[in-house]
Amino acid sequence: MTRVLVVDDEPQILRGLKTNLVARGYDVDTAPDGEAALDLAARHHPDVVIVDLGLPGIDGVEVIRGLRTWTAVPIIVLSAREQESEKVDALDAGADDYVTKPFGMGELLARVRASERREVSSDDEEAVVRTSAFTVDLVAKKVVSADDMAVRLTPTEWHLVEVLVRHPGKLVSQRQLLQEVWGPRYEEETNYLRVYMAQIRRKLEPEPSHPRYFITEPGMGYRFEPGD
Amino acid sequence: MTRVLVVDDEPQILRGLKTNLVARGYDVDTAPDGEAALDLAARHHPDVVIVDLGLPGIDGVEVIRGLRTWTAVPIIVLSAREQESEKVDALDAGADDYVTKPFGMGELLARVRASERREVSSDDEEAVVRTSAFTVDLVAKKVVSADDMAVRLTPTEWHLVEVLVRHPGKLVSQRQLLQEVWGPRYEEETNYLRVYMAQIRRKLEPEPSHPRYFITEPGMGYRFEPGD
DNA sequence: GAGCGACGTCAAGATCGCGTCAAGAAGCTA
DNA sequence: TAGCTTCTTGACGCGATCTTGACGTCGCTC
Repeated sequence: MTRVLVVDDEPQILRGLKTNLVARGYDVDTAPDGEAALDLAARHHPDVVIVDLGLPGIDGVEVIRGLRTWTAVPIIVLSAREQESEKVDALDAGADDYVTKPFGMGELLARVRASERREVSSDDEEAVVRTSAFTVDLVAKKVVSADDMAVRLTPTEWHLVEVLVRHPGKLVSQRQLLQEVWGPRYEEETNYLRVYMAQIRRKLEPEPSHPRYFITEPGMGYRFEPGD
Repeated sequence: MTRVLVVDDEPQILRGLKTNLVARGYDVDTAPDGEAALDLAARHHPDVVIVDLGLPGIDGVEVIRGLRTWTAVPIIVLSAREQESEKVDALDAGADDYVTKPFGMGELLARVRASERREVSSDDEEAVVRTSAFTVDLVAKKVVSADDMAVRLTPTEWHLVEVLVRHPGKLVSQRQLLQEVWGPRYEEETNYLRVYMAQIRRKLEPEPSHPRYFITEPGMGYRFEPGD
């Protein structure tokens, strides 16, 4: 059974989420603050963590950092409008996705399911990611289009694709992408991302002007959507 | 049963790994520091060793060196982001693989399985690779052209061909090629690769100026494409 | 509806990496 | 030691790639 840890300081939300998740067959832990969350996570090893950013005591971003020192468990962030800027920090700290309050339960559940899928897929050793338009082989460092033609990517293009594809469904922040591909001193050069994402889309997307696999999340970053 | 030795100074991680590995049917030893690790390894002869780089006392790289003086057991390294440079040292010391923290349990388990497989399958060798233009016999260390003429390769040329052909379809980085053929101190001498790849192509490619089997991936490395 | 921020697009110049050639050094064999 | 092969090293030109700045578009806010 999938175990979910929910961290929020508002009892109503905590209760509401727990009810809904249990109804869908999830095993649910709840924690009202960061300390309890880290403790529960260490003892129970949840499969997904949902954490609110505005917590008393240790704040949500710190919770994420704490978890990321030892686990890659999927983390979904809940954030209120006022915490816009913190969302990026949360992603940089290692969160996988975010949902803005007020949110629909359907949306949240969809994100949870997406996280679960991601977790299992990290298990397949072939390291081949398939979509209906192209196939990425992370070991051979090769991309093949649907009609079996090899696609040539430049080193920088490949590096960017690699980072995104290694975290399917996960929202990767601009800062993280820039840091991983160009290095720490290029964190402000969001221009690069725009230029290269355009090139990647031209080479891989069926309709480059209406991306289906390499999605922009304005103000936050980019996301690779594996589709089916 | 496969016996795994896990070395890490963080009790949480140690506990987490042990739980997961035992659940998959592994026999698990744990050690909180390098001394205990070397001692346990000597007494229990594990089939796989997982070792964290940041250890109190004897550090992870030293543990690897210590093990490698008497055993070829597969060693998987755990390293935190900050220890990037140490990863290279660890590999040079004789580690087989590494995983960066934070890691997913699925990924680690995959690596463990991969180590086991490598261990058993390393002796059965196919050893003959055929293309429509030439045949490479890895055991006899000979290359024969399509018209049954033996092709003379110099020792260095052969070594390069061997490394590429052992990883059919895979991109082999310039650094890896230089390291395997010329040694660790030559990792910057990309000149050598250009000169020798040209010679190899002159001897093996039907059209040396339009390579079909030994493909350049600019900025990244070279790839042997077996074709059909 | 005007202003603003963020993104996509384009093009041009600078830079990088590759293939090629050749010459000298080093190593091997007779 | 002579004669050969192999390896190392540097230089050059060309094409691919990266960087950079400018501009148009879209969506949001006031």
